[in-house]
Amino acid sequence: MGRSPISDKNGIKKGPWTPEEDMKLTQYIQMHGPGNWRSLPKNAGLERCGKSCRLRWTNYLRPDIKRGRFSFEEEETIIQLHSVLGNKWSAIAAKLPGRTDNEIKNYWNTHIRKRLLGKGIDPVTHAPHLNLFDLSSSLINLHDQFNLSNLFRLQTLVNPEALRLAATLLASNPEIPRT
DNA sequence: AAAGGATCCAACCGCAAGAGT
DNA sequence: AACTCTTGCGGTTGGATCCTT
Repeated sequence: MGRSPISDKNGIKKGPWTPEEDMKLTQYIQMHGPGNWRSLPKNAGLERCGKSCRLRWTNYLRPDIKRGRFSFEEEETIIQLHSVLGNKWSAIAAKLPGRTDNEIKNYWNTHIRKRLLGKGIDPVTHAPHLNLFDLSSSLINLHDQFNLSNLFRLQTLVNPEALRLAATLLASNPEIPRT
């Protein structure tokens, strides 16, 4: 999985880490601590950039990392925190011991996001996602006097965000003239 | 069994913020 | 104040694996 090994013109290796590289990095950090990432690869005998070493350590090699599937509780925590913090993955990761921001971000994009969409919840705003039918029902309920010709005119708007905005405006401003 | 589309996730990239000079 | 260097973050990519037809 991942990318095929590449070396750039400076001899810096890219792509998947080998077990030997993992071992070198782990042993070096165990002896000296993470310290200066820029000088670490050279000192540890790795042909990697410091950025790559830091990423590998923080997302994969750190001993406190909890691997494996997310529990239901963790998933609920992520959803709750995301509703407050948005895409602040590092802040969310800080509340989930043993989980990395990258892991949470991946899990969000591949599992949770789809689950929320399936439930009709907007994964960005965490608000129920209204479709055209829901919108028409809502508008009719909110405004008894709203007539069908106006409703059909609104439905020609394709952008669901625009439709939701319209519904919000109508709900909060009963004085808006409806011709 | 084979093809190809979908899914998953490790790793990369670009940018911004903070530290040091 | 201005510049450079380093680190950290969020978004995106690439390719292995899984799934469906």
